Amino acid sequence: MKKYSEILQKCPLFDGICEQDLLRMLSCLGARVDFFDKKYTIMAEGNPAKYIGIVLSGSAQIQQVDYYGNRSILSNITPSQLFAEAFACAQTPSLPVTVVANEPCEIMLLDCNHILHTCANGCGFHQQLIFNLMKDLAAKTILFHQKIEVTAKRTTREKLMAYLMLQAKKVGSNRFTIEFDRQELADFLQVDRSGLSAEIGKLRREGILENHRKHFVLL
Amino acid sequence: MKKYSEILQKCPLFDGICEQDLLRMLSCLGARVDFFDKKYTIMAEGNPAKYIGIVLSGSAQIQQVDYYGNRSILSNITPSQLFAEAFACAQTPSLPVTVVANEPCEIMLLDCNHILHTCANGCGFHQQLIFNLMKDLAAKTILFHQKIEVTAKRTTREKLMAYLMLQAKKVGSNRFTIEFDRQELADFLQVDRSGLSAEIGKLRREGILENHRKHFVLL
DNA sequence: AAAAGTATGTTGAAATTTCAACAAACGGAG
DNA sequence: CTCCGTTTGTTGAAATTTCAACATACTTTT
Repeated sequence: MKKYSEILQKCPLFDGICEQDLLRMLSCLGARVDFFDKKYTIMAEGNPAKYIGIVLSGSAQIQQVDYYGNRSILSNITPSQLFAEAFACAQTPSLPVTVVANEPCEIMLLDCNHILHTCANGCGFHQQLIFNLMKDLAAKTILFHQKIEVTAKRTTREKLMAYLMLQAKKVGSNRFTIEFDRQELADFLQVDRSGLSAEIGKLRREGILENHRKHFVLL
Repeated sequence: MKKYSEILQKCPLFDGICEQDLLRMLSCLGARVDFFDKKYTIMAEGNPAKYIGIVLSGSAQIQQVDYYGNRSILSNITPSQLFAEAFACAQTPSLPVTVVANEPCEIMLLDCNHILHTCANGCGFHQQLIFNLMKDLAAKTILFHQKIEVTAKRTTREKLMAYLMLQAKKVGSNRFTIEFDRQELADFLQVDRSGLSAEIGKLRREGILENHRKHFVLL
C-alpha cells in the first residue's frame, strides 16, 4: 500500500493523519485496491452501498441512468477524491447511481462500517475520520448546489453560460479546458447534444466565446 | 428552552442525547430562538454561513434565486429538521441559497463553531454531534440525488410523473397530498407553471391520475 | 354573504428543444 | 501516411416549453 501513500495523504478522508498512522489504518479499514479498464462499472446501481471508494489513479464518473437509458452525469471523480461515501455512511440498501471508469483506473475500497464503528484494537482515529467525512460531505453538498444552480436554468444557452462562467471562476481565468466531451457535457447539463453544439457555435459567432473542442476562452 | 425539548429530541443532530444533556448543551452551543412571519427571510443569500438552523414550528423553504429573479426551490424544511448545516460546516463565506419562512415559524440557530470545536468546559458531546451531522449530511445528499433524478427528466410530463411516483413511494400509498402549490411545484421541477397545470389536466383526462389541488391519486 | 385577493386551469402563438440524419474534423493504429 | 472509428458540427422538421393573457375556482377578510 505504501506506493499509494502520496495520493492517500491528499485524500480529504485522511486530513490530519500522518503517513505512518495512515498506512497502519488501512488494514484496519479493510482496504483493498481494484483495477478497472475504461468504461468498466466500478459500482452498479441497485447494489447495497457498503464501500467508500477512493480514486488512486485515472478517473471515475458518477452517473444516473433512467428506465429509458437516458444518462445523467453527476460528477467526475479524480485522484485522491472520495465517491459513494454518502451512500455508504447512510447504509443505503440500493445504490441510486452507477460509477464507471472514465479511463483505466485504480480504485481503493474501504469498508464503511470499519470507519464508523470503533474497532476491536481500539485505534483512536475513528473520531478524526468521522470529522473528515463530515467535512467532505459538506463540501459535496455545496458542489450539488452548484450543479443545481446550473441545471436549473431553462435554456441550453443559459445552462452552458452558467457552466462556463463557473469553470472560469474555478480556475481564475477566462481561458480553460473542460472535463467533459460534448456528449458528456450535454448529459451533465441535461440538454440535447446537437442543440448544445449549435448553441456553442452561435455564441462563437456572436463573439461571446472562442473554443476548440474542450478548450474555451470567454470574451 | 424546555418547551422545545420534544421537537429537539426528534432532531437528527441530537440523536442519542438525552433531554437533560440536550438542554444543558444548548447554551454551550449559543442557541437562540427567532420568530419569522410568512414570507420573511430567515437567511439571505450572500451572507457568511455561521449558523445551523433548526425548524421548531412552521416550515421553511430553501430557494435559489438567479440574476433574472427566477426561483428554484430546493426543499421544504419541517419541524425538527436542520437547514444550512452543510454551509455552516464548510464555513462557506457566502450562502448560495435563501431560506424563507413558508408560514409563521420559530427557528433555532446554533453557532456551528461551537459544535465543531471542543469548548472550554470540555463537555463530551462534540463527538456525538459531529457523528450526527455526518449522518444528516449523508441523508441530505441522498435527497439531492432524488431531486436530480426527477429534474433530470427532459419533459414536464416525465418530471411530474417521476415526482408523483416518488411521493407515492414515500407514503406507501397511491393517494397522497403534496407539499407544494402549483407555482412551487413548477419551481421545484424547474418547469413552467401553466405547462405543468396543462400536463396535470392531460394526465387526468388520460385516466392516469385523479387530483384536486394538492391531493393526488395515481391510478 | 359579498368582496377582494390568491391559486389554478386554459388557450394559442412564439421560442426552444429534441430528434434523426449526415457531414466534417480529429486521433489512434497499423 | 492512410484508414477507420469516434467526436463534433450542422440542418430542418416535429415535439415541447414558455409566455402572456384571461377565465374560473377557491380562500380569507370584513
